Order: sequence, then structure tokens, then C-alpha cells
Amino acid sequence: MVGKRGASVTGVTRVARQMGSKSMDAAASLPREPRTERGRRTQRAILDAAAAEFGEKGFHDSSIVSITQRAGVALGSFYTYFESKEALFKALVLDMSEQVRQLALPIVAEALDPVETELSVLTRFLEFARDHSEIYRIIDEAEFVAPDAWRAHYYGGAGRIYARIKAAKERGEIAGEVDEIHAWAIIGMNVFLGLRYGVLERDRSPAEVAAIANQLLQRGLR
Amino acid sequence: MVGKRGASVTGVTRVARQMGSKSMDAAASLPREPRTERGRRTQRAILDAAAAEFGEKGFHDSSIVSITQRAGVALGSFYTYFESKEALFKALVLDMSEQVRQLALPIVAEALDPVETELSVLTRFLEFARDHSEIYRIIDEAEFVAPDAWRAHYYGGAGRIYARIKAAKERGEIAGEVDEIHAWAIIGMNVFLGLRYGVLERDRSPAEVAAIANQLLQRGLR
Amino acid sequence: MVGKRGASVTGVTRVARQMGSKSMDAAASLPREPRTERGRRTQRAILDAAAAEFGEKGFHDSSIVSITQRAGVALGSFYTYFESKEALFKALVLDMSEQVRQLALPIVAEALDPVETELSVLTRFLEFARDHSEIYRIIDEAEFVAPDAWRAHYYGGAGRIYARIKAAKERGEIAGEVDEIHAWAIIGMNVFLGLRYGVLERDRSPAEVAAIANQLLQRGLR
Amino acid sequence: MVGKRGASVTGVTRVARQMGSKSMDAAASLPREPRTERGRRTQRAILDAAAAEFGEKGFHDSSIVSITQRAGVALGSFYTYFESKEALFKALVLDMSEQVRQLALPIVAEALDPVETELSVLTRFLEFARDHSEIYRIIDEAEFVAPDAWRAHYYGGAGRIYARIKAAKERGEIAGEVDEIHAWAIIGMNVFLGLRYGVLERDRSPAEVAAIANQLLQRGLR
DNA sequence: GATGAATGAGTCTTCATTCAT
DNA sequence: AATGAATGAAGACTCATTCAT
Repeated sequence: MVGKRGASVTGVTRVARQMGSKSMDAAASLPREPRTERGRRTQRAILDAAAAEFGEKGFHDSSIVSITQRAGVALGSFYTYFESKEALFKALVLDMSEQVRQLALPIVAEALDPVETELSVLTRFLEFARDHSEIYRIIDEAEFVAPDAWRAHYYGGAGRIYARIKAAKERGEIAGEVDEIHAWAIIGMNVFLGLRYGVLERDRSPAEVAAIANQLLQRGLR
Repeated sequence: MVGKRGASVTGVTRVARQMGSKSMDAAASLPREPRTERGRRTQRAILDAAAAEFGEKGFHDSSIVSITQRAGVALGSFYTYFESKEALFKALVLDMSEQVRQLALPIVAEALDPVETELSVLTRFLEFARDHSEIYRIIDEAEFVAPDAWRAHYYGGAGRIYARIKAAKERGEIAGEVDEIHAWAIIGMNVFLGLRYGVLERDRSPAEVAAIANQLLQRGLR
Repeated sequence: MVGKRGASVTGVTRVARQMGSKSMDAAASLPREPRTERGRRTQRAILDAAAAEFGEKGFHDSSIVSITQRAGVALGSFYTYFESKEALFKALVLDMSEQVRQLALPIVAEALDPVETELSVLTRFLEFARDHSEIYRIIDEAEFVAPDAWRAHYYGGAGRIYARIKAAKERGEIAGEVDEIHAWAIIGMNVFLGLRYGVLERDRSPAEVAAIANQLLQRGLR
Repeated sequence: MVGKRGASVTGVTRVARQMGSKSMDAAASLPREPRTERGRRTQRAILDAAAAEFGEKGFHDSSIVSITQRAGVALGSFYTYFESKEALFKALVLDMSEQVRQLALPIVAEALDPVETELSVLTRFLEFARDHSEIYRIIDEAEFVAPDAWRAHYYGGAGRIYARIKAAKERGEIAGEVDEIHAWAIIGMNVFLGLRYGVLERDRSPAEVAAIANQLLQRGLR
């Protein structure tokens, strides 16, 4: 799945390089840009294998040997492209965080009513969670393994939700007040619904889950 | 903080023994009952040290040596009271899960309006999160280290919320439909608010956060 | 040979602790004091095995596994008593440096004529080099592996020689001027003679080598 | 500095090839003769980079990648010109040993009084040590990394000193007996003075150091 | 000749767990 | 019960060397 969007890690690299002056560490932990096509394939294979391995076993029970075996490359090749196990994990989190961010873009572009927008975003997100449960595990575990990347992911997500509802408020589409706190409430809701109905048990469809949960945004419990 | 309620682990032990037949693992991982007063103090010291250590460093970066040093006991004593590092962690999670459960009890007993109830529960929970951030880290990390205990914690929490709102619905205090999905939405909201405003940054008071977030349950975004 | 003077590493430890405030590093790299008799034996066995191993293969070709195997202890035991391979090496150098220092003490105490003194010291030193050639290799390699310890060793040695000849000069036993440079010349002489005639080839007896070399101190080449 | 005498490695190669039958190792470790001008420049760049790297970090902390990066050539190019890391080091030692040997030639040609000769040689050597301290490190470390080359260097050096003083003795310029042991004493003196006053601290001028040290050859301590 | 990706043996180091005292 | 020494499996990481392009 990571492999499907071959350019993404490179993309992340580019983005990170632009903000590279902020911290040596961050810059140092970026994946090393392959210089040949073969190199690109190897790096890709490692990333895909790592996503699967981390998703299944978690960070600490995953091992570099095992990842490289999965990827069908030599152990040493890992270090041609990544500084360390942590750096790989972080690269993966940044990559996945970006994927999650992409989910909402087309929906937001449709410029619906704010409650409708959040409904669609949630639906899309639940589908994604169901199809990419390993991503869940990885981003969640980042809280402990790559706290910076984890914070960036959630602060970013909450920030975007907040921006959306604030804009709606300004357009007069929301009557009550609007606060960052609402955004964190919504992201928490989404994350737990994704976890429960997308990852742990899939006993309800994404559409149904989203519709029922969305009632809270529509009219509260009342 | 664990230490303050000296009986809790023992309590948990008792509870768990009752359901002990379910799994060898569960039974095997229970803390070993101390037989003397001195033993009780040692076990307590280890539990407290472990809560601090796990809270600070996370499961994998915590070590048994370091925990026993913090506790001021010999390394070998650890295995007198716990089967393994995992068993200790699990005992801690069960213990903490129980503490969190206790938070809501007095509030629920007051039998308020359902939205009011959730408001109070959330306020209480945010206060707790602010004062016991290490518990957050431990319960969260349990998703990867002690998945059973983690599931038990959240299924339990969502289940209790669901029970509350279902009862309110039956009492006619809620107009719309009521679903387990709502319960998971609410717990997710609570957890993320606790994390954001209790653990990561404490820039808003528990009461304020709870009040603003509760607007969603009261009337949605509208 | 290290083992013969069972107390020496402990002795070094004690000495180093007294100057311990100078550098965290130095303090951190000290051998960990064993708390039981068994521990003392284990540490001793490791030190002896290490002296042999380093002496034979040099620092980089020696491995911790191999040292612990030689010592008949488990790999992990190494880290109970030493911080790292480097720390072990350094401990050994300090230990040996001390041994070398001890060589001269009884001779100096005899208070002979200065040239006689240096003759005796050299003789004694050559005997020692012949019997402990591994010490040579270790101290010499310290120039690259533990430069601090190495410098301390040679500055100390040269300093003591200088002190001896200066005192002799003050007693009127030396006519010409006396300089630190003379001390470094003498120590260099001794070291190379030890290496050539004690370690590399033993085709001349210590007494003979010392006697002939000492002619230089007695009357120069003339 | 190595680069300044571009022909030297090639020169060494020639010399070594003549005695090549002695050992497969020696023959095998010779630098591979470049066939084009471009190749010559590449080999030169590697040698210069290696001298700097080995001088700074020592043999084991130097790496081929790093050396080739310094040299501005590709990693693979290294193996076009050298058999192995050890072979490169050895080539360097032979090269430097030859440089050191060259130092004395013009002085010896002047045919002075023997003590005068050694004074001049030492002065020249101290100047050289001060200006080429990395050479010191490399030759010294050869004791452990390329023992053959190291022995050749010092046996050669001692042999030449011995030849000089023996000849002087035969010319009647030295009264006392003359022995190989004297030669080793002198070379040890020189080496340690070079290390102390040329490499470690440069607090005395080469001329002063040589003059004071030379008193020993002139009249001993007396 | 030059390049740099790929390889994998080799090492240090950590740490949960056991057990003799 | 308490102690802490001993154990060794496991895993991250390095780097000299090879080889296809």
C-alpha cells in the first residue's frame, strides 16, 4: 500500500528538507535519497516491508533483519537508505500522516455544509482505517516511538478540522461558537471510531457508523 | 499515586482470579500475593516505581533493574512478586483501569440529566488526566504491550457509557436514537481531550474544556 | 600476571576515584566494584583473560566474547564489571602503568649514584619487559585506544626520571645541566631497548643491554 | 605532503617488487600500478586522503568510504588501486618510512664528527616530526596493523645508525666500544623526543631539544 | 576507469530471567 | 524474603569488499 504511491517518501523528504534548518536531528533522520532506479526500488521494498512488519508486530517486536528479509534485500542495504530503525519508523509515520491528510482534500473541495463535510470525511476515514489497519497501529505507536511525528500528525489534523469549522462559522453556516476544543473532540471521535469499527471489529459499515456518529454533530444527544 | 490505594492490586487480583478460568495467561500473569507485611511493602514499592518508570520512559525503555533500583529493593525481589515484565505492566493497567472506572461512579449515582452526567464525568476525567498523566501513557501503550487489558479497558468504558445513555433513553431523557456507536464517539472525544488538554498542554481548565466539548452532546455543531 | 596482584585494579579504582571529580567520563569508565567474593573472582578472571587477549591480538582484533570465553564466564558478566571494551582496556592500562611504576621504587629507595640508579632501573625494566611482553603491546596500543591513559603513563614516567636527576643534580652528583629533555631521552631509550631486546628478540641479556646502553649516560658516545 | 612527492609510492613499489619473492603477502599488497594519467591522479588522491584520515583517526576508525569521500573519488575506485585497507596502510608506511630515511642522507654525506652528525640528524628529524605529525601516528600504529613494515622501519633505522657509529669508530672518531644496543638507544631517544616535542607539545624548538639531548651522546649525564 | 548499490559476517551491547547464598 | 551475580539469546549497526552498470 505504501508502494502504491511510489513518490511519497521522496515527497516527504522534500517537504522535510524545506523545514530542515529547524533541527539537525530531523534532517539527519531523513531517508537517504537513492541515486539510481535500482536504489529506488530497494528503498521502496524496505518501506513496504517495514509497514507490514511494524503493523503486525509493533515497533519493538519488529527487527531489521526480519524487515530486510521480507523485502528480499540484504541487511546492510537497510542502512544505505535509513539512518536507524527509529528513522525508518518516523519516515513511515510522516508518509502515512500525509496519506491520511490527503483523504480529506477532495471532500473539503466540494464545499458542502460543515456537518455534511465532517460526515463525508469520517466515512472516508473509516473506509481507509478498515483497509489500512496497519497504518493505525503505526501512527498510534508513534506516540511512544516518534513523539514529534505523532504530535505533528494530530495537531495538524485537529488544526485542519478547526480551520474548516471556523471558516463555516464565518460563512454563517454554524450558529454556536466554534473552538479548537471542538476540533479535538471531533478528531478523538473519529480516531476511536476508526479503531473500533475499522480495526478491531468490522461489524458495522463505515457509512452506518459515520451516519450515526454524525448525529452528535448534527443535534447532539438530545 | 498507585501507592495511595494500597489494596488495589490485591483487589484486582481477586477480581481477576474469579475470571481466572478463562485463560492460563491471565491467571499466570497475576501478581503473586505477598504473605507478610514486609512483602506487601516490597510489592507496593515495586508497583509505584514501575508506574513512575513506565510513565516516564514507556514500556520498552523501562528496565527491571531500574525499576527495582527506584523501588529500593533487590533485582531478584521483583520475581518474587511478578511473573514477568509484561505481567507487571498488565497488573498496572488493570489497576489503573479500575481507578479510571471509579471516577464516574459517584457522578452516575447522582442521576442527573444524561448530558449533565457526561459533562461531569468528562470534567472529572480531565482533572484526573491532568494529575496523573503517567497513567495515560501506560494505558495507551497497553494497546501494544497488553492488548487484552487495553481492550478490556476501552470496551468496558464504552460499554458503561452506552449503558448510561441507553438507560436515559429508556427514561425518556433522550429523544433521538441511542447506539453503541455514540458511546465510542464519546469515549474517543474524552480520551483525546484528556490527552490534549490534560497531558500535552494544559492551557485550558478541565471545566472549560468539558463545557465547550459538551456543547456537541447538547446541540451538536449547529 | 595481572592476577598475581589481586588488589591492583581495586587499587587503581581507589586512586581514580580520588581524582574522580575531574571528569565524568573517567569516573564512569571505572571498573564496577564487585560486592561479593565471587564477583571479585569473576572480575579478576576477565582482567587476566583480557590482558592475554589484548596482548596477543591487539585491541581491535580482540573481542568481548573471546575474552569472556577465555575467562570462563558468560558474555553478559563482562558488562557487570566493565562499561565497555574501551573501559576495560583503559583499566588494564592504568593497572599496568602502576605495575611499571612500582618497578623503580625499591631501586630508587637505595639512593645510589644517579647513573647507577638508572642502570638498575633499566635492568629491572628490561627483565620485566621480557617477562611481560603483552604489557608492552597494551601500553603501546593505548596511544591510539586510550590516549589519556597513555599520556598519563609516559608523562608520569618522564616526570619521575626528571625528578630523580634533578635531585641528584641538587645533591651535586651531576655536573652538567639537567633538563626534562634528558628525561624524555632516557625514557625513549628504555622503551625502545625494552621493545627490541625484551619483546621482539631476546638475543642479549637484560643486564648486558642495560650495561652497554648505560655507557651513554656515563660518558656519552665518546 | 605525501602528494608532494608524487613518485614515491611508485618508487616504493619498484623497490618492493625486487624483494617480492620473499612473501606472497608483500607482493599481493602492493599498490596496483595505474595505467593512465587519470589513474595516477586517482591513486594519488586516495593516498593523500588516507594519510590525512589515518593520521587523524587511526587505522580502525578510518573507513574506506570516508577516505574515498575525502579523495573525491568513488568507493569502488579504491579497489582499483589497492588490494585492501591493510595494503593501503602498508603502502603508506613504506612510503613514509622512506621519507624519514631520506632525511638523514644529506647530513650523513657531510661527514661530520659522529656526535655532530647525530645532532644534525635529530634536529632534522624533530623538525620533520613537528611538521608531519600524522606520519608519526601512522608509523607508530603500524606496530599493530602492519608489523612487518613497522619492523622494517625501525630495524632499518637502527641499522643505519649502527653503521654510522661503527664507521666512525673505525675511523677512530669514537673511543669507547660501539654496539647495536647504542643504536637502539639512540633511535628510541629520537623517537620519544619527536613524539614529545614535535607531536604532543611544541614548547621547545627542535634545535634546543636536539642540543640538550645531544649532551648525553657527548658526555653522558656525568 | 569510474561508480555506488548490495552484501553479510562480525561485534558490541542490553536486559529479562534464573539461582545460589 | 532478600540479594545481586551470572546467564545468553537477541538485535542494532558497521564496514570491507564485490560487482553490475
